[in-house]
Amino acid sequence: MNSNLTNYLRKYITISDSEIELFQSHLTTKTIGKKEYLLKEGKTCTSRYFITKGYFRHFYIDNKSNEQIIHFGIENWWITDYASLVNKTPSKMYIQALENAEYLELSQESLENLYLKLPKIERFFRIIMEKTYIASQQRIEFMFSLSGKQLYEKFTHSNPEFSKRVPQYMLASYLGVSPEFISKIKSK
Amino acid sequence: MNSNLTNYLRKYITISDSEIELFQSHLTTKTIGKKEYLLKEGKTCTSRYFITKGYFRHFYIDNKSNEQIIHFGIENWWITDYASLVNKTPSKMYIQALENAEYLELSQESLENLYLKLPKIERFFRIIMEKTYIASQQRIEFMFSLSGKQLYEKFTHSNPEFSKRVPQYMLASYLGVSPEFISKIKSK
DNA sequence: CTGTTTTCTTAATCATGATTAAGATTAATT
DNA sequence: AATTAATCTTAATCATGATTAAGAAAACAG
Repeated sequence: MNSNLTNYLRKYITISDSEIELFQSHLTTKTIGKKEYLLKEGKTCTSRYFITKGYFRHFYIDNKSNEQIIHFGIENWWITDYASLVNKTPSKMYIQALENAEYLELSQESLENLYLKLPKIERFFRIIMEKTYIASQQRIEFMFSLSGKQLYEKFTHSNPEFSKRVPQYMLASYLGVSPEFISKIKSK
Repeated sequence: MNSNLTNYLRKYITISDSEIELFQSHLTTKTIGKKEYLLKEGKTCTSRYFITKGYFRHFYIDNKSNEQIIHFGIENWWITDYASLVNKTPSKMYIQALENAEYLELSQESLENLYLKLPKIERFFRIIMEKTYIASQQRIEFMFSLSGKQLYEKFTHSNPEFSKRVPQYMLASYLGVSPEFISKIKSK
């Protein structure tokens, strides 16, 4: 029984050990090598992934052929392409491991069965979606209100360790600024 | 029984007439005048609002004292400040009617009771949150990939009637460009 | 430890769109 | 209809940060 996942579930819902085991039985533990992909453009995403080790980037290729990072996936977070997963349509996204990583896979098919057997899991994901949406809204607010420099400083101050672990040009992509501009900020 | 709401519920879940009536009994029909507020900064948001007539803007005052619009609320959509509602913290947001409007109010307290009586409502809001999050992500993608001009054109082509109904300077705020820039685009 | 790939830096030039400051139109109120 | 308030336009100037083009430094692989 994965204790990180247990703690994570119990942060949001009341759930017994045996119910956690039922949940756990719908998950598959997997590993993936650095630079390998969980998802590539054109493939329909059919699972959610709970990251237990390592980190990922979630990006798409924009109209100028840049890799635009829209999220980083880190330990004890879910990562998936909701647009493809929910609408069952081919993804425009890539999800790539940036280190050798471990994760738990929860297929949408399993989850739909689980919702019927254990309705409190529906509550759990309702709450997770609310939190995820709130974070997304806050990101939009930051994008509107902060300059590139302020975005960079906010991110590095809020995530000091992660900022050291990720290449600067990927941080630039996530923040929507050029890598050269990050260099300029740092040298100032 | 509000038929728009009925159709909206049945788009996402299977629900009987009597269950819809139970849901309906947790809602209060209200009206509000043009320029009046559903929510103001500093107040904790305690309800979700389903708009049945008119439209709203959802904005905050940014660090430069601009009113930054983050959403418009239109007929047959929910509007609320999830950050304040979910975390039960004072809001930084304003929600204001832009026309005389009608809406159904669902208090968070009622909803929590309803989740227990009718668990499929939890499913309904889980699905609504997924859809809402996907829209939010897509907005972030557009903000990254499109120029101000492209954002304006995409919005006006996707929402031709609404674009005529809303003042241009509010559209500018929502798109994150200056009102003068919209004038420039149109005159070109 | 040596060559190769990946990442980061510096600096010059350029573009998008903000800001400022009027003035013009349109809409709402008396 | 007259007045006031709200909204939109135009044009000049300015700033942020992109782009381009090297080269430098780290990290990685053989």
